[in-house]
Amino acid sequence: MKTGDWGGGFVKEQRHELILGELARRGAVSVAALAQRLGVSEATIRRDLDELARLGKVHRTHGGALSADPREELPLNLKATSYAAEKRRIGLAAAALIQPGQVVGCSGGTTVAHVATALRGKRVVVVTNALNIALELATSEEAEVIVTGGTLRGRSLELVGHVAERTFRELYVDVAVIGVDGISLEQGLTTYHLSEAQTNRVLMEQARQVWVVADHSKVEKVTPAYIGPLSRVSRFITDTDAPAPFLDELRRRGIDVVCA
Amino acid sequence: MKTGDWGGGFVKEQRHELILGELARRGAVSVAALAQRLGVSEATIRRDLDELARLGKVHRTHGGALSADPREELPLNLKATSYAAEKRRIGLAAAALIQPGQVVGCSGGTTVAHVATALRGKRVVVVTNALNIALELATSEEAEVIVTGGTLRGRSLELVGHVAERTFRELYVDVAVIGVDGISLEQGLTTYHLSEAQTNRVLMEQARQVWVVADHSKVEKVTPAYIGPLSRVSRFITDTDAPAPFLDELRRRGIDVVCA
DNA sequence: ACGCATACGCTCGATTTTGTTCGTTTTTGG
DNA sequence: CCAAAAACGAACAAAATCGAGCGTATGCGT
Repeated sequence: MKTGDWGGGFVKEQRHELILGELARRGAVSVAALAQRLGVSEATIRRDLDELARLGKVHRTHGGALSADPREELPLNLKATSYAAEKRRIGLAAAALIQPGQVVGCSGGTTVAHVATALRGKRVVVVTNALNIALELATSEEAEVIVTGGTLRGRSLELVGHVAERTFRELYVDVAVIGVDGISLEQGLTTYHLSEAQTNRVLMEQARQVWVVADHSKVEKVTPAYIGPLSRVSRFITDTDAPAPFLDELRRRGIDVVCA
Repeated sequence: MKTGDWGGGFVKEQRHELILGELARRGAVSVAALAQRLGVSEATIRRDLDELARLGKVHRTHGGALSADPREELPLNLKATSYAAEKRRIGLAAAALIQPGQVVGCSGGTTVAHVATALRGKRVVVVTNALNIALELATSEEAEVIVTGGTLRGRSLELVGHVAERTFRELYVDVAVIGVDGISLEQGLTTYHLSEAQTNRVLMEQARQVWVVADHSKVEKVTPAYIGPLSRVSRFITDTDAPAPFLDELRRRGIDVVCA
C-alpha cells in the first residue's frame, strides 16, 4: 500500500484516534460511515471498534459504537479535533512568535490548546483558565503554569466566574492568546458562552498584546456571546484557507496577520 | 555512506531530527513514506524508529510511528493505577457517605480521584485543587466543580501556592476528602511534597469534617512532608487489607473507620 | 596499512494487518 | 408475527510489515 501522500493511508492507531475524535464530537459513529470516511473495509472498522471496546474506550452497538468513557468527550485529544492539522500549524506559528521569558495568557479552546502544546519546551509562564491547556503543559519541564481557578464549565473545561477573573486581574501578561468561535469585521470577536466571553474579556484587558488564533472556519462567523472589538487585537493567526479579502481588511486595520 | 549526493545523504542524527519534526507537524509518520522521503531503505527507518522509541521520543506502531504523548504519564487513567480495585471500592464507600447538597473539598491523589468518579451523578459541590479530580467531574451533569487555581505542580496535577490557599480560605466545606501518602499513629498524615502538604492543611482547616482515604499500602507509612495530626481526622476510609490493630487504635481515638 | 566499530542495504521467514466470502444473528418494516 | 435487509463473526487468503542475520562500505584510531 502506498501511504504517506495525503490522508489516505492510515495506520491502525490513526484510525483509532479519528474514531475517538468523531465519537467525541458526535457521540456516535456507524461502521459504514467510518469505512467510507477512512477508506477501509467494514471488517477493519469492526475490528477497530472491537479493539477499542476491549480497551473500554467505546461502547459497541449494532452498526456502530457509542462513546463509553465520558472523559473521551472532553477536548483533550488534540489529534482528534476538527481541523487538527490546521490548528497544529497555527499553534506552531503562534508559539514561534513567543519570546523566552514572556508571560502568556491563554484562553480556552482547542486551537489555543495546540498553541500550548507548541509552547512546551519553551521557557515561558503560562496563565490560563482552561484545564486542557494546563494539562498540555503539565509535563513540560520548562514552562511554568498558573491556573486561575474558578467554576468549571462542563465540556469546554474552562474556568469562569469571580475567582477566575480576580486571578487574571492580579496578573499582567505580555501576550494574551485568545481562541474564538467567530471573528467578524462587523461584530468583532465572539464565542458561544457568555461566561467564557466575560472571562476572556478580562484576560484581554490585562494583556500588552492580544493575539487571536482561529482556523478559517471561524472567519466571518458570529456566535452569541460578544468578547471584544477587533481594535484590541494586535495579531491574528489562522491557516492558509482563510479568505484573502478578509485578511487584507484586517491588515488595513493594522492587525498583523499570520497564515500558517 | 555515499556523500556525493544531493540533499539525500543524511546521517542518523539528521534523520532523527527530521522524523521528530515531521511527527511534530503531522502527528504520525509511516515507514514507507519516510524511507522514500529520506532516500534510505525501510530497514534503516525501522532502526531509527526503534531507537527513538527506546528513547521514549516516539510511539512505535505497525507501519510507522506516532508522536509519544507525554500526557500518558499523567495520573488520568484511573484503571491503570496501583490498587485500582481497592481504590475504586474506597471511592464508592466514601461517596455513599456524602449527602446530597453537601460541599466537598477534595485534595489530590488517585484515591481521591476514585472518590470523585463515584461522586459523579450526585448533586454536590466539589472544591478541589487537583486537575484530575476536576476532570473526573467535568462531564457530570449533577456535580458543580470549583477549582482553586494556583501554580501547577507538574505530574501530580495539583495546584498549590498562594492562589490555591486563598481560594480554599474563602470557602467552607462540609467534608474535606484528603488523600495521603502515609498515615501513621505517631507521625500523623504525611505526603511527599511540602507544597501539597501545605495546601492540604489549609483545606483541612476549612472543613467541618476531615475524611482521609488511602489504600492499605499507605498505613503506618511516613513520607517527608507533614500534613497534620490524626486528631483532626473524623473518618478513615481504606480497604479490607488494612491491618486490624491499626484500625482498632484509630477507633479508640474516636475516628470512624470504614473498610471497603 | 590494518583492525575495528558503526551504519547501511538486502534477503527471507515470521508476524500483523487487511479484505473477502459465507453462514448466522439482529434489526427493520410491514 | 414474518420476511427482507443490514450487520455480524469466523475463517481464509493476500498483502504489508517486521525482525534478524549477513555482507559491504565508510570512518577512525593505532
